[in-house]
Amino acid sequence: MDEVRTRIAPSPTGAPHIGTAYIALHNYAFAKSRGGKFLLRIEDTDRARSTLESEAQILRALRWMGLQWDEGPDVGGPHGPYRQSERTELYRARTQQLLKSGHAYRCFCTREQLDELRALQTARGEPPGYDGRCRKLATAEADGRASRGEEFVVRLKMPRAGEAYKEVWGEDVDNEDTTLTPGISGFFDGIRKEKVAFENRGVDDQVLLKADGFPTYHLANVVDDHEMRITHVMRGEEWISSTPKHIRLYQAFGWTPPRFMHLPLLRNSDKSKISKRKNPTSLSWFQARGYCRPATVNFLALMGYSRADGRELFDLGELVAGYDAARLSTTAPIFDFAKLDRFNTHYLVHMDRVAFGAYQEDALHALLDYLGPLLPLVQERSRMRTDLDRWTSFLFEREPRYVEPAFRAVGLDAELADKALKLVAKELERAPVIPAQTCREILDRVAEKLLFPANSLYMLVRVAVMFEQESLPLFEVLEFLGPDLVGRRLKEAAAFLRQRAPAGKKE
RNA sequence: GGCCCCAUCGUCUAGUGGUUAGGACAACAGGUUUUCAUCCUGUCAACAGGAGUUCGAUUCUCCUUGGGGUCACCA
Repeated sequence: MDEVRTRIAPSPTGAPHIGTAYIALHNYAFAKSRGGKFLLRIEDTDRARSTLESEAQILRALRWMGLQWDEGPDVGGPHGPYRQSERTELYRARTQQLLKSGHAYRCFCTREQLDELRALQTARGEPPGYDGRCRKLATAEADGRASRGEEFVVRLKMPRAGEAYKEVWGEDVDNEDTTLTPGISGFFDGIRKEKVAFENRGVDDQVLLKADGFPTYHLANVVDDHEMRITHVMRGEEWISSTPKHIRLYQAFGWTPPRFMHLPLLRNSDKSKISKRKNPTSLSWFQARGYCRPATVNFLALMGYSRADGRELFDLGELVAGYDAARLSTTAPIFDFAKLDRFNTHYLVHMDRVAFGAYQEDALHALLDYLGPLLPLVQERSRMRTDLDRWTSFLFEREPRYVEPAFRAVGLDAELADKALKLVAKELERAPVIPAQTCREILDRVAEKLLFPANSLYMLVRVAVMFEQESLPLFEVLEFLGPDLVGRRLKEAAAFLRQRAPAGKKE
């Protein structure tokens, strides 16, 4: 049998995500348990959001997990480059190939036209989706418009409703039925152990090549997985609904698709897909908070997976040794900090002295690294080394520890404070990023509008975010936390005040 | 809303037609520890609902309900 090859393909658009680590862990364990290769590929085709800094952080975080890739941007390999931004020529050539074979076409629709179309469809209660109007364009006309410099994207021709075509179910498993079914496409999911079928009419013509010449995820991912000889794609179940497009692409190229396995998504405690708005998701945060490697790996390995022998405590090597993809579950697990904390306690208490020393050192480095721009502000108010914790502990508090006196000191009655917090939250929501200076302007504006003394509003927000009157400079901290976390704290504070407001005032 | 995925204690899960439905975390109650933590013992706690298949359904089928994902020139 062919060598098993899996990959993790993070997009370097932010902090290393806990979900990436989770998916990576399974890909690694699966490949290694079968004596195969595990690769790392950087999917940086989003020019606007990808950064080298994020890429470096992600690699560092995955290495911290103990994962080692056989091929990747930093270690090289026979199928490189492993950074998609360095493979653009390849995608362009592949796009030409599809254009020539008639599997793809140029689309000259502007964003405005597409927005209009979507608005119209929504208004009419139709499902939104590209209507394929440029599909009818004659090749000669399209070539002409393109050579005249008109901007265009390239779209994949999906089979139309009822149109008969050769169905592809992905790798044939256990003699799965592969008969032709006109109008239906689908794939075999290795975790659900079932065919997942879609009607063609619900799948529109996906963009493959953007106007900037960069490929979309769909194209790059298919081309690279094929070029890099990936045999098994283990990814989040958020990808299930676009898999028919991917299958269609493999088919258009005449390639055999890899085996797909869609892992259940990690969830917030309200069961929504895990997000930084509701949960810490940055691996850097976990390290800085002091979660040790074995606990993190062990706990993550228990999400959606269990061992046949029922053991819950095991290390990465043991996970790999006995890994069985058939034991992956289909239900999405809620990320439970209480259990993670328990695991951390267990590993910390039981590790030997040398390891404990190394852990402390590692965690301190991670903390200092995580603090970054906040560190000088801590230094300004440092009398002792341990003051570090005093000023930064609020960052690692998962639940706010509000106390009434701190709010009372603000000098505003609860009702007004509640109103102010909500207004600030709303204003902040409009800004995708909030530099310190902008924060100040926003707060000043709100204060003026509500006829509040600016200082009172500052203190109110300060306590809402950092719990205490004595704390780091407000605006820098707001910038550091970002709109998601700040918004969350403001709402939590408002809820706290509402709950504490004198009952029976009116109603 | 269309399409798709999912459904066992509060949480993570075992279970693949016959079990007192098992374990772990949390919670609670004890014990060990001069105290605290660790550690140990115990208690509470679940098959979403309804049909069907079957001698027998947590397990198989269908429906309902609930939850989630996805419908971008982001991945």
